[in-house]
Amino acid sequence: MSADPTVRREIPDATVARLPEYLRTLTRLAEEGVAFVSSEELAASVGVRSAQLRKDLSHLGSYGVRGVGYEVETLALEITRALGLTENWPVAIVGMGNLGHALASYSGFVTKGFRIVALFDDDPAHVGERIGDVTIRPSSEIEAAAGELGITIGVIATPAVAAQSVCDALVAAGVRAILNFAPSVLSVPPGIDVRRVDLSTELQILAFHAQRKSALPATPAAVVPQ
Amino acid sequence: MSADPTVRREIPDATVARLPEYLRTLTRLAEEGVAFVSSEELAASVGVRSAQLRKDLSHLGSYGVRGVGYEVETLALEITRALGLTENWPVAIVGMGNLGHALASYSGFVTKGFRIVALFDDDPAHVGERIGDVTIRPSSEIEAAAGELGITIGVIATPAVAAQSVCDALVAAGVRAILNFAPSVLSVPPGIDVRRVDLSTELQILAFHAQRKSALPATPAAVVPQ
DNA sequence: AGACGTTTGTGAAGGCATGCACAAAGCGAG
DNA sequence: CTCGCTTTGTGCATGCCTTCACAAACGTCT
Repeated sequence: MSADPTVRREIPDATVARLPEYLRTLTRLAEEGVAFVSSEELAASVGVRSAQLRKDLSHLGSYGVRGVGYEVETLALEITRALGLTENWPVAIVGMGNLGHALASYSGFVTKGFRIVALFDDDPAHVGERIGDVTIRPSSEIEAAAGELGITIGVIATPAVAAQSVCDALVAAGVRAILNFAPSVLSVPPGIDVRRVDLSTELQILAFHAQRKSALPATPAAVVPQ
Repeated sequence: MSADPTVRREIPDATVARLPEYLRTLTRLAEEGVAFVSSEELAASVGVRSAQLRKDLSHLGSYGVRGVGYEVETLALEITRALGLTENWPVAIVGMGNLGHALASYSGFVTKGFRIVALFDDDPAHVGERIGDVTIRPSSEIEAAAGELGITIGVIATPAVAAQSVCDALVAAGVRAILNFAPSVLSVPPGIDVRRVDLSTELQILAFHAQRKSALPATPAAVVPQ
């Protein structure tokens, strides 16, 4: 439709949230040697409706072939491009407790598109330790080091009380996007993007549904088909 | 409105996802000795609009006092009840790599309402190890042990390839709700609730927004107010 | 070349969530 | 008791997301 393929129309947030899922599945298919995939097949693998998948992909452009499907490699490349994963984003992790260590060495975390270039912690027991080829530094160096390394994405894995000051330091260093694992709401200046992942929140949502089901054992109609 | 206060009307998913946030903030306020809070104040602390907060809370019943606000303790108790956290849900974690260890010892994970009663891993190097007062067992014992302990919530922190078989074992043991940290889509029988938390997905969503911003540096109108 | 079956891309409809605006309800002052 | 101020609870409108349904496009087979 659009004459300029680099034109980036507004991609809905809901779609953006699903693109990584599509990308992961496409990558797996590529490794398995699959060359083409239909929206029906891909949607089934990911667990969404095929109509939704097609609408999502239509926001990126027209990369499918009617009557055939999508070329796996091409589509994966286009999603990679749409998500901005052609660049290699430098990431910093602050807070090297159990979770921070897990994140730093989590293989899935270091996917294509990211590389961990700095680790910070205030505990003297951790400072100086090396994980991979990165040495843990004290938090006081965040502003200088993160700025120097050009870090745009920061991960906060500290206790809740430290989260806000760490956040402020990251922002001061020029970080524009923050992934927050601490159970606290961060206040940031406009233009800074924060996503929060909270483990106990997820558990509590599950508990709600579990309780809901066990509280209604005498409603056979409540059993969802499919 | 309703004569029976135990009647549980349909609570929208979007509301359920925010309730843990409200509960956390209320708990903090209670510790600080705050007795009453208005929807405006509470909403500001959590980062939502006050109208949304009031609408969310209205699904639980009418626990506010007009002209005054909400009693912190009462509201916290009601949200606790709505989420089903008055019971103490037994939780099992499967996969004791870096992430599993972090989860098992993560203080925020063992919030009120949950207790970790079983840990599983197939790596002989981990089996037998004790974390807190729970000993790591081999995955082959999932079905027997989880059934015996009455576990309803399972956490999967294994590599992607093992996730589906672990999931099957958990379901066979009677687990009804699963929190999946593995980067794979689980297929489960109807009635089983699965939530997926994916670290690289979150990073990729952040990357999209970061790239979007740096790609449009010449649009001052794009800066969002507030 | 033409007809047929398949699959995409998308307009339109329906459903859900958010935000607005106000009436109802409580408290305190006088 | 009454008046006025404050804050809740909620009908209504708006916008976003999902789902449906179908025309357009492509490959293939005769």
